[in-house]
Amino acid sequence: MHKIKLSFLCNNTKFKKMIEKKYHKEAFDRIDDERKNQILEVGTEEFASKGYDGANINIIAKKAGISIGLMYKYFSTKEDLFITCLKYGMDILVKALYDIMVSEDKLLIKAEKLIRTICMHSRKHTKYIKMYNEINNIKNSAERVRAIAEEIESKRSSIYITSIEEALTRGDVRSDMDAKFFAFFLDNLMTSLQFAYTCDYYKEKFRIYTGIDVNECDDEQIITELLKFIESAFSFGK
Amino acid sequence: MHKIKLSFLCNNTKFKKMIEKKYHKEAFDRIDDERKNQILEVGTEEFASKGYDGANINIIAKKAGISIGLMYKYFSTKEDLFITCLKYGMDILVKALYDIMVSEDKLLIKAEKLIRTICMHSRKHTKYIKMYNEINNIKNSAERVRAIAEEIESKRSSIYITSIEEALTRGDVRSDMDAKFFAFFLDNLMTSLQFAYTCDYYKEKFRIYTGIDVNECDDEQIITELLKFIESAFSFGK
Amino acid sequence: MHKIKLSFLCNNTKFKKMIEKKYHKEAFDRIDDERKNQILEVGTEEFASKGYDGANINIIAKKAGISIGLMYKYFSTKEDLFITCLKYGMDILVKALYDIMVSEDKLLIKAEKLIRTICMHSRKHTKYIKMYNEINNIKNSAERVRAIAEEIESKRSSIYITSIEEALTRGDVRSDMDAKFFAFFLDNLMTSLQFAYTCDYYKEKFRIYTGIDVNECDDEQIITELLKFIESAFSFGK
Amino acid sequence: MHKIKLSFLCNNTKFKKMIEKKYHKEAFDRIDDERKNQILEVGTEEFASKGYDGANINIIAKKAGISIGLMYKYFSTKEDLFITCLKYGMDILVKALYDIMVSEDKLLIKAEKLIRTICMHSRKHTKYIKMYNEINNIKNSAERVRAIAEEIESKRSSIYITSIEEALTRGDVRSDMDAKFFAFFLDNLMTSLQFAYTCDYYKEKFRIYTGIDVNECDDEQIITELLKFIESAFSFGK
DNA sequence: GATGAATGAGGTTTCATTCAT
DNA sequence: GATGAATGAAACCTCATTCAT
Repeated sequence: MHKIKLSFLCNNTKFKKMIEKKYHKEAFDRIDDERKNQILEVGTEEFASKGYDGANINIIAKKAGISIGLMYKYFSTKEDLFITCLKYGMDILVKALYDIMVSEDKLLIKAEKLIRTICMHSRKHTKYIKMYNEINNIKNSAERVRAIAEEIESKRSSIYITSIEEALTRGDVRSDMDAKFFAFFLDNLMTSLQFAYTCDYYKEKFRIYTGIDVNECDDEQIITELLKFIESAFSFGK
Repeated sequence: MHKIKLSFLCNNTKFKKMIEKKYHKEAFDRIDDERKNQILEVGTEEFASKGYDGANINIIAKKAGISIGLMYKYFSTKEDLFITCLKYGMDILVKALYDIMVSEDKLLIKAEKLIRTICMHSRKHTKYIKMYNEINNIKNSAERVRAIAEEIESKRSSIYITSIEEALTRGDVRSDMDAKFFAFFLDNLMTSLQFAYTCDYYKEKFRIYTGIDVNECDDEQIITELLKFIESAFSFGK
Repeated sequence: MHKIKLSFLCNNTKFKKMIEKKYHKEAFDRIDDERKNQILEVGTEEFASKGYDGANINIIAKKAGISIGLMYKYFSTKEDLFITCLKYGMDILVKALYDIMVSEDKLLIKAEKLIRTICMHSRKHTKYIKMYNEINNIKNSAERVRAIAEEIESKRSSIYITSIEEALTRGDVRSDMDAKFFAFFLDNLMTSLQFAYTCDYYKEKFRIYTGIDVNECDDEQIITELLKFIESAFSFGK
Repeated sequence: MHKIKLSFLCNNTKFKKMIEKKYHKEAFDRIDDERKNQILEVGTEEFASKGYDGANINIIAKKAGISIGLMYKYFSTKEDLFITCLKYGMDILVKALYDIMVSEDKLLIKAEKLIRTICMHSRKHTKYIKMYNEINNIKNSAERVRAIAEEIESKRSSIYITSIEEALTRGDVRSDMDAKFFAFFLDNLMTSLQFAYTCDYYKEKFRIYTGIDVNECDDEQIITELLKFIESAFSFGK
């Protein structure tokens, strides 16, 4: 049943149209996927490595092989390009998460898969996570920030919350759990781990706490310890 | 015993000199505390509200009532001012945390006090947290980032780790716990909560997950749920 | 007799070909009047509201319902489009003036009709006047400016000069009058009035001098006073 | 008595403070007159020759011998520099007009002096007049346009209106004259003449009407004819 | 110690014009 | 005839930092 709920979330095009605003112009819809991805990949790379303010649109355009004028035919502002790159990167992870959480596994099995996926994805797609960490640099109206957060976070939160609610129904987790809050805390841990894998400062912070350099370690210990933490939190007194 | 360990950490001046680099010039040491605080408060305010790149040193100097020339007598670069402000703000919270963790309470009692303190502090000192969230905007050598992280994170991590290690020795928490990792996860939750209380995007994210607007809620539910989560994680199978 | 002179001016096609240069390409001649007018009306609207430099040809093309490529099939440059719009708008007024001045009325009767027409036309066709006020923004060779002025001003000047010369012959006005100069001054007053009716700054200037807001007044006082001024100038010591 | 009225207008500093807004920053007040004038002269030259949009602030700064950064310490925007240049140029003419109109001469004597001064000034200070002709290029709020018009036009209008009112009191001009309207028409003629002397298009227009090239003629005929026109307008039926 | 005038590189964004289809 | 994607030069404005006084 939850499968239906979640698949609705990800596939139903009506729903998509309702909540997804576009942060690019019509012209961007018309170009072929190769160029589209090229622009988003290059953009992500620049934003991730130099930060929102440090990134230079002219350089992004050049590296993407298009003129700056054309870039502005696709995106009205630097911020719009940034948000589009961000959504693009986030969607890739969400798809992976969705596949895990929609399975018939028990929540703790899902949790392990989740952590493994987060680790792998963070190593493979460093730049998407770095970009996510740049998100606070959108200084704009409260309204704008709200809309963007809605778009980026609603899918991931639905996936988490739905899975926990299901586990509650099944009796797989402690019964006094508030699914929403636990989903939030779970996400906090996952997100923090992602940053520990990708962002220089948080990498260093992780080393200071654990003594481990994520660039040179294998992931098993990290997975084990985090799983232990989450497992306890979910199962206490059950 | 742990009291000695931690107090060593916070008071021993030799130790301080060893790890604490200065990010300000000599001249800054010589001025009186009032002006010193004025500069750091104003700087923090600007960095917090406009972000690292958006903040303007000339404006900070003006608001602090000193000339820009003098500002550069105190700090060599914008980054140095930023880091000094950051350390100043972080120290204020660390002191509060220290007082809690150095007590004779059991870990779970400490945890509750900790969360309450985090909540209160986040509401009261929004700008210090916002600044912390700007830390990724320091684009500098790996070496520099390492040194800064060391200064900012080592105190807080020591406080967490020492407390958990103590609890382990006393048998107050589950025995298969790795103190360092658990400290890291604990910090992740605390830090995420701080951001949820202060940074626009994370506020919104919190609302999306929990349905609660931190600007208008009372803290008890949040404290209860987070405590439940942490308590389980610490106590599982004990 | 003067009717012949003026009608020659307006209708003789040989004459037209002699002095009227085209500022559009052949292709523009071949399209139907509806599209032709649509382009010129939209262009005028844009130039009038945003100024010469502020107007955007791409937007004009879009609003006129044609592609930018086609626009450049019709006009070689932005300047050519501007001039063509300008001539189009000026012709509309000239036709009205011609009908008045070609009549058998005495000069002072004509003058009153003239002023009334100017007022009505300015209110109705604001954008044509605004465009005329943009004419200085054509920065081009002296030769080009000369040619354009010739096209725009020669008709109106002929109408004025011919009428005054006729009145001189008839003895309807003071005999020491130099028809050309008086025509020039008359035009200055008419043109200034047109600007006072249409251009923001000149509207304001009119208000500062007279205390009257042209947007909210009726025209009779203005007509009366200007007529008084012109009448005296024409009739002194006759 | 009118002398008092007008001198009040020009010299009273309280009055000045009331109506004169500043369009430059404090820093501009502090620099010495030589640099101040250098900037305004160079700025005027650029705006006059290339138009408001065509003028390039970086070039103005370079030609004035200061850095672009410093330019922006003096003026917040291009528009502010433009307006300051404009006021500077207009003040020069107003001073000359003031000296004429404040004299004890009869209005017609003043009129002649006025025209002569306009001619001389237009030849000598072409760029100030050209700038004035660029004034419509200020595309800004209605409020802003209103304030600027007030500053630029109020002095000149007061001078004209006061003089005409005086002449009315003395019985030097026709009694059915509305001083304000006549001042407006008088200014229209003067302004049109200024443009005919300075702006390419209006020079050409003058040539088309009168056959005279202002670059190569002596002024007497122009002065005579215009004086005749104005004299009649003032004196009719007196 | 204290000032603040001065610098100038650099980035976002616009828009007239071209040309392949 | 008609399209509209593509170009890229150029301009306004900001701000970290220096240095003469």
